[in-house]
Amino acid sequence: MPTSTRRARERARTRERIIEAALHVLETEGVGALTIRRIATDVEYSAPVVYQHFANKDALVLELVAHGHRLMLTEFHQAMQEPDVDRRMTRVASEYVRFAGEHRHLYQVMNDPVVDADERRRVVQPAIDALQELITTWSAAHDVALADPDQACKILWGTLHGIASLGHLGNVGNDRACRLAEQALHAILLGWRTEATANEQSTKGQ
Amino acid sequence: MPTSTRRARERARTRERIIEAALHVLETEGVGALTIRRIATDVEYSAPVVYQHFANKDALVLELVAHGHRLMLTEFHQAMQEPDVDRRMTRVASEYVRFAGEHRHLYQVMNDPVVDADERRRVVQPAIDALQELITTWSAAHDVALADPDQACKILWGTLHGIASLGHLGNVGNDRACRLAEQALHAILLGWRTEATANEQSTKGQ
DNA sequence: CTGTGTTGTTAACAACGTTAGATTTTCTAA
DNA sequence: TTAGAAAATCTAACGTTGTTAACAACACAG
Repeated sequence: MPTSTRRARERARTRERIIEAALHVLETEGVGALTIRRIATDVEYSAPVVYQHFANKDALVLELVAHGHRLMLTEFHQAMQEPDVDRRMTRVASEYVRFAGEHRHLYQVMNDPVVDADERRRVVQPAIDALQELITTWSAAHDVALADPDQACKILWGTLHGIASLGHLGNVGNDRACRLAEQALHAILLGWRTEATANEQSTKGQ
Repeated sequence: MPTSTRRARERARTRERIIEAALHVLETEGVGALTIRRIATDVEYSAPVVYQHFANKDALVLELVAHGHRLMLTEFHQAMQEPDVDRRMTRVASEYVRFAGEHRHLYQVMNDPVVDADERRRVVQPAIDALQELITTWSAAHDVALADPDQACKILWGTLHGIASLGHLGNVGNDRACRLAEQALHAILLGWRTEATANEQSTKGQ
């Protein structure tokens, strides 16, 4: 039955084309233009064929979200090339905000509260893990014992998202937002370092 | 013409009732349930009367956003009672995240990118100004010369929003998010202080 | 009491997500 | 090669959304 495998391949290909079309519409015209009929006509099908590949619109959108996070993660890996730990952190922070600015609408749906919380946590996890690991090596490099590394990661992640949102909400331009992220990161890391040395001093003193 | 003033009063009252109803639906059932027809039936009118008071749904939603920010500002003023500057900052940070958790859906639409950027900036400004002033008195109290106070304000605002979103996106519980916000704030302020003292040392040294 | 606005309702429009049924196309098997 | 099964696809429709037009009911001024 070689025909069935070909059919499966074609099926998968159409599914992929739908995702690509949806992604293109989203990125170029925003979430408001992302409708089932629009996507279908873009791939030269009628609307119902979309439902042969996705249970509903939310499922398709979730795929876009997952794609977005994979994309962001590759850009992270790019920034991870930097050998110096501090510069690496700075670049990741800057890269996060730059990504949010470059893919405005994609980033928006990536952090839209309407997509299921569990599903979103699932697709974000790899990026979170990358940041977590980066923080660990940073703290090791500077002899900083973080009280709660997981908490530190959440703080950094939240901060980056918040400053990226600042750019999104139109309060500030994107390159400006990148610099803000770097500044924020710098301040937080400096704060953690001084706190650590203060603890060290006090334990040495007793 | 006393009748015309009474009519105007009644008109204003219905407008207010519409806003109240919309707010109630939003807070109790989320943004998905916020439809014109639902609001209209809740105030015992037919749908089109809403359009006698608001140009369209966006205008009504904008009113909710403005209301939300006024509400948040009053909670800020509550927290501002605290005499100690550092504790005041901590309380404001915690209060911000607490508000976001207590009024999930309202906060969500308050920071929804679909509402017009200019309009949103307008309604957020008072709260931003309050934070700006708080930062100024803090920096004065600690002899910390912020390089760019406006930038510092944006960083703090963004950080708070980001960590509040963390709670929103289901990554973390709300009370946990409050503590995260306090930790983040603490780290940033500590970072700024040590940076300032470092600058002071270097200028003294030369 | 009679006309004149204001206020409200009903009915409808286009667009949305989504489903059912019919139809065409594609493959299998005799 | 062709009859029947299966898969793929389309058209048509449903219910809901925001929004508008046309009309009815009411309050008020002369």
